[in-house]
Amino acid sequence: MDTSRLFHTLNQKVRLLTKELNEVLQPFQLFSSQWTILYILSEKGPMSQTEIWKYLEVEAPTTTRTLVRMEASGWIYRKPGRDKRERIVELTETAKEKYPSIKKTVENLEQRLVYQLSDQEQHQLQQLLEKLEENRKDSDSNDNQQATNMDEKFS
Amino acid sequence: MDTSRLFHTLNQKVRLLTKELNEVLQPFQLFSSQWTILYILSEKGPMSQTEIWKYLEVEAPTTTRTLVRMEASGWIYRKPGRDKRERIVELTETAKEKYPSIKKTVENLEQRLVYQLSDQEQHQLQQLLEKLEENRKDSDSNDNQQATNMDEKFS
DNA sequence: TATAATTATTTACCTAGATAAATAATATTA
DNA sequence: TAATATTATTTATCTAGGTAAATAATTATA
Repeated sequence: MDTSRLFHTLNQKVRLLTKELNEVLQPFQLFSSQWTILYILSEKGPMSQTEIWKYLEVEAPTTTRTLVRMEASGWIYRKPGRDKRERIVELTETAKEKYPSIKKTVENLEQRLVYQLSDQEQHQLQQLLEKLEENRKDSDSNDNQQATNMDEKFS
Repeated sequence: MDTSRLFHTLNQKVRLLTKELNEVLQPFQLFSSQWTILYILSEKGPMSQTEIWKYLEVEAPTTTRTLVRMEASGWIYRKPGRDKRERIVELTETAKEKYPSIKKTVENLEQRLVYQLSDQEQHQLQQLLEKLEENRKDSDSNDNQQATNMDEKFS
């Protein structure tokens, strides 16, 4: 199996998908990563910043910056949390109003992108992707030969 | 099928893979996108800049910048092409010397990442990924229903 | 052949990922 | 309680993707 081709394809696809997502979001003055945050806040309600970046599996500074932009453009606001450290992120009223139509647009795009995949194939793809890289942070890098069988670590 | 979850997973996986790639490349003072260029120049020989970005399916300015960095750090040099416009990119001697050991390192990483996938599953994943979004640039965006079957375009 | 269009590359400037380190607040512990 | 560690967020600074527009060279065309 040509593994490097597989990773090449993975990268290319994600780049193209992000590009198209940005295109359909442009009329709403939104960018892909901002959409992601809009989405989870809509689905899950207000969250602290830490909850957001942990959920999205990105780093904290990345999230901070995106939130600053979204606050400046009126999508979210940040109110004090339980601590003086914590900040809770909540959607503005206009964000909540705009959400349904944006969601429809994104769903349309996603349907177009998976157009050629049957429902079963989509499930397959999901599962195969989830099987990638689940052996995390063990013998800290460097020794490239992972001789140990780590099957028992995978759920 | 939860399509948004599928795209979420796709994005997360690619981010994690890139992160790990950067980690194993760090000892060589290389970054992921630089590795990609090093790889194709090693496999395919000298290429013009346009050939590079078309092959990688990224935009020209992205490639320009990465090449500038790689030239500064001694991985490549750029010599005149057939035109006074064109520039041909070629690996330096030190790059060629270092390549085999870097390649081994990356291959080890890739094997670790696909560890849980059988050969057949890797093929499946490759094919499913390729089925994503192959309906390109037709009736210029907006009308989301792509009725035409375009199977014959895929090799 | 002068003008217009195209091609190859670059520059300027966005968003978005990362790491390292700073700050401020809170929690732990000696 | 004072000192230390942890937590939440931010700031600074990288790489890497994108678009729009500039530049210079070449090709096509009126």
